[in-house]
Amino acid sequence: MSAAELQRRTGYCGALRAGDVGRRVVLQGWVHRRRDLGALLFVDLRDREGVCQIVFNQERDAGLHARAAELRSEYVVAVGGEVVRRDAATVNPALATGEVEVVATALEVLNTARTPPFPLTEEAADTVSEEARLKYRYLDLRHPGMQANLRLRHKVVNAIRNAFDAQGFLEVETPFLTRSTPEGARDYLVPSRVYLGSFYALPQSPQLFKQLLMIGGADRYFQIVRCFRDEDLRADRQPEFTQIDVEMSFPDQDTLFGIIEGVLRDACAAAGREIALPFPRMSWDEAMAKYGSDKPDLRLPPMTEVGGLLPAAAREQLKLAEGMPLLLIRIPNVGELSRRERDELRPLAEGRPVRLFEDFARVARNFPGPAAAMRQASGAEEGDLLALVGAAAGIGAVAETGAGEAAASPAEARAAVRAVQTHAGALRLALGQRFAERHGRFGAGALRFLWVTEFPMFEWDETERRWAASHHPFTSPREEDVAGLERDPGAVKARAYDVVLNGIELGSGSVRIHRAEVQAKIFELLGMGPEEAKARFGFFLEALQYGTPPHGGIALGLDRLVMLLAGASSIREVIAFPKTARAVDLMVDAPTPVAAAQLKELGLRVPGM
RNA sequence: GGGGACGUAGUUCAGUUGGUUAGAACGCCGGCCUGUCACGUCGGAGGUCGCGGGUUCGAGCCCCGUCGUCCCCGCCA
Repeated sequence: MSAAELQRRTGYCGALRAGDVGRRVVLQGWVHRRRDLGALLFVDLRDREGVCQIVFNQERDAGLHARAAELRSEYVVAVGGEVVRRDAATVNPALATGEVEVVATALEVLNTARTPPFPLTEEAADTVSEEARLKYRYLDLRHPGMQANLRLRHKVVNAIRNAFDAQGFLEVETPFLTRSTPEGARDYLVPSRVYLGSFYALPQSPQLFKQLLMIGGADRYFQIVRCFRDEDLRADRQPEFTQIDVEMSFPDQDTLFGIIEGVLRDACAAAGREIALPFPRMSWDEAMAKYGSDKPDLRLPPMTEVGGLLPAAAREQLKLAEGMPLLLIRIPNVGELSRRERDELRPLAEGRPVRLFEDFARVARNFPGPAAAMRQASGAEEGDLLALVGAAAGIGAVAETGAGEAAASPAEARAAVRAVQTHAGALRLALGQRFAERHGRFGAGALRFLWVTEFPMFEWDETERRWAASHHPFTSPREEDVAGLERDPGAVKARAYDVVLNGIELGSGSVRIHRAEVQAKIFELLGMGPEEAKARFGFFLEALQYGTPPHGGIALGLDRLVMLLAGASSIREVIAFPKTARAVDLMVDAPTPVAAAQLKELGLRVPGM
């Protein structure tokens, strides 16, 4: 075989099958492993599609065999040879290419390689420190697991684009160098060289642009777009992340939900997962009451409100607050808890304003009648773990009020109830995680989608002493709540919704305000006077006055979606070049200081430089 | 900003009450080996115990500081 022929590969080595027997092939790839039996030498050659065994036989070609003996891990080689069927005894069923092997007749080393700092095997992702993996990300990406994640992400994105296209959505790009709108997360800023002292901001999301596209008549828009938020990170949060950004004019919530469900169905199908439509829906109030969370994980059963089943005397004896939720947590198939396991659960409630009765059997001994009613109300079955959570006495709607004093305000009462629900929900999840192997519901498999609707319009910001938009300030209140905006802002519900998957917030959206006067009113409620609103969002308020159609949309977290479909526990596993929890890129070493001249040109001075 | 876990060979880890020369497996290098596929086998090299300071006759181990990675709370409209 000539050197020229070795330059042109005939296909992927990972794609060879029994049907290729007899073909003369040229393969190019990495030396995955080498098994040197002396006069007989096997090389597993790897490329994107997999590995294939190459045989070098000293008897057939001593010179070739001698050169093959020089090969080392991760050398890049071109191999010419013939695909032959393996003897029945030497077939490797663990390998997709295991029925065949390539008898080499030509070999060229295209590149040598230093010994990798860690093994490039699937297990490396679980065993090697993430620090090493991130520093040598280009090597980490070579192993089959990461290759599969990259491919999965591509297929999902492709399916999403096709699904939106089929529904008449146009993908439109929006600016990265834009304007800081100091509401929400911290911005990443980009200094302007031309206008010293002025800055662009990288978008936290293309929110206003997509609304302006609706005003611009685009009608249906989507974009798979990078967003930037300078906030502290988590396993599911990166400083730059990718949103599936969507907006449509003349929206009807059911229509939008249907479109998004269809897109998600196609995205899951691209990952080989079938999901049932439509997704269940639940109001925010119901989610909080039954799951103690605005992102319920439906893989575990809801909690049951059992306060009405407990007589006042028992409530007092258990040191539980009056008029507050009493929630029964049920975790299926956990079985009997050992004394030690119960002891380990007790600290979970420490530091929370709630009382956790992790030993339901004891409650049942003291209050058999009510306990039986609770079991029944929760639908408990044999082997289910039951735990009771209530507000500790002194907490709640009428807490700490002396005789004759008025009860707490409706807002304070709501906040107290919510606090108990939230803590109970956190305990529910903690118990679920603690016994995950036993109930098995957190294992791979289930994809439980859910719409959560009717979010509160505002949240009280205690530090700023003002109302804050719980979604964003362009979200429309429900029509029937507009009248009550000023009287009790905390009771106003928004036309906002989240789509939740397995307890993770996958996306968030709303029907927007499309009338300037309503928008102005909301800004006012948020403590933003007309001048300030004009200074920050003047361009947008002006745009609203030029015939803005009703519009609404949603933004879905692509990284989180792919993470869940990949069965990964961090979005870093599905991002080619992610950053650490301290927002550092260990591979390129960013961020870095810059030269004084560069700073000067931008009119910046850094303390200590 | 707060809390927690971790940091020892290239990798993953062990390292006893503070005590002689810091170990193992894998990987790496060399020898042998014609059916291996996590090849086998024999031999070998490889260490700033994250970094700085302190206590001590003596520190991988104790104390203080610092850096880094991960997880959680706050934060993330």
